[in-house]
Amino acid sequence: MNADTRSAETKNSAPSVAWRELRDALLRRIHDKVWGPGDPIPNEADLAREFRCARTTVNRALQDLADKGLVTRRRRAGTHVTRNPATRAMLQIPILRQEIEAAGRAHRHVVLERRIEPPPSLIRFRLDLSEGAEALAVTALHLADGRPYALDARWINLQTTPNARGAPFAEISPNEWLVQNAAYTHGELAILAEAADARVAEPLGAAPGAAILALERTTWRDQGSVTTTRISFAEGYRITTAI
Amino acid sequence: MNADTRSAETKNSAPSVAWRELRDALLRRIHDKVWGPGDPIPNEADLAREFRCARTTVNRALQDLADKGLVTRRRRAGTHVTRNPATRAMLQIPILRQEIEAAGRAHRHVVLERRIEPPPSLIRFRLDLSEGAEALAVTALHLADGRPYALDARWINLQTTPNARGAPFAEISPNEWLVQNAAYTHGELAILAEAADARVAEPLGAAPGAAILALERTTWRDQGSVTTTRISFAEGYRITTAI
DNA sequence: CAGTGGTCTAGACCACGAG
DNA sequence: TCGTGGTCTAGACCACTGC
Repeated sequence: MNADTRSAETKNSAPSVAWRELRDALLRRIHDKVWGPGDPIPNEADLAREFRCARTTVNRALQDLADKGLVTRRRRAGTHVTRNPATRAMLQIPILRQEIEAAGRAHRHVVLERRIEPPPSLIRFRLDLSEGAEALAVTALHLADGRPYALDARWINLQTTPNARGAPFAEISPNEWLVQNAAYTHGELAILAEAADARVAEPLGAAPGAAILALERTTWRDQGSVTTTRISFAEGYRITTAI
Repeated sequence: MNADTRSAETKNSAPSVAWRELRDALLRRIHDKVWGPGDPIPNEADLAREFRCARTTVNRALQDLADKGLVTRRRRAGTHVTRNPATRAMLQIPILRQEIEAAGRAHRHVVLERRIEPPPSLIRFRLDLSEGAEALAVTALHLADGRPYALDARWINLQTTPNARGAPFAEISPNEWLVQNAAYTHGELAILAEAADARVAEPLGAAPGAAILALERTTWRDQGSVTTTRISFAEGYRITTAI
């Protein structure tokens, strides 16, 4: 991108990075319906000529728009403005201790239960365990400034993570211990609302039947399952993010 | 990246793209604790020499790991393995019609309420409206195969989106109309659990007090607010994603 | 101040897939 | 089949920031 174009873009408080300026310029054309929904966008070579920059720079700008779902790119077919772009939000789910401390509150956790036994069939299925295999069940309550914050009810696969057997969960929460000692390669995450039953309501200090936000997460290291957990948050908890 | 390295990487079913192969190779070293939590990673130039590829390729691989939160990069300080990586999940929230139809179900929506009036102070604050300014309130129920799916209770800023006044919401849902006619530049998203009150429970066919998953979203076009909405889903709804 | 990552370029080859 | 985006390279300049 040449100097003239750059300064012109910079006037509009655009970041002084060519590919971002270009992305914002293209974005403006989409917003202003210069290129309407479903319309094709000029190819990279043409845009590079128009904006007097390298094709690589155009590629980077368009890739960014494609990552955000605003344009759709296919070889040979070219780039088109997406008709009904979905909202995309990046959720960041830190370990509970860091989330609490980042809010300026004191974190503490208490292990409510810890036993080794064959898990119920639902958990056995989730962890892909053979019948009769034992797993480690740990339930921990996390507190912020002494008040219940979240309940972590978890099963750990002892075949893939045998070290969990002797892990000092009284000192380091299962949530944090696993992040540090059992990195995963992939997994699944679900967000849901549940009516608090006694096992959840009591430790969280909520009324039975209260609406509780919960996260279910199952993680895998290559072919073997690591852990499956359900984190139930205290009433009023919200997950928020910028979009 | 030279041919020898590439074929060696490809054996492990790695994608046949140099920067992905490199990323996976680096990731393997992190998982295997060759570079432990907090440790520094060699600089880009050194890695480029070791893997016999251009520094640009190394940069791309490391950028990807940084985007995923697995490494932290700072000029001069270099690249380090993140100590407690947060889980990052990309949520994709399509318009309700597409979400329902993608599940192979028939979509229909019904407008339950539509009026223009000064909004309550909470909404007025969210939309940054002056006192006494009017806004458009629309409530629509979305159905999948005839069964309640989600309730969209929304306020639209008529100053920034005057066209909404005459929009044919009976034919195209407010959810979809806004995506097509009022693109936003930024906004906020919240995920929460709510106990269903009568206004939500009745149309959704849920028992009063049932635990309901809800999304709150407020969007802006440059400096002006566009709309704020709360989408309450039928009981049992889950947001799921791969991590 | 000096080393690191961030960015940009010009050119090249190639995989994909729409026509 | 052949235009398009995807990727890679070698080299360069620069912004940032820890030392």
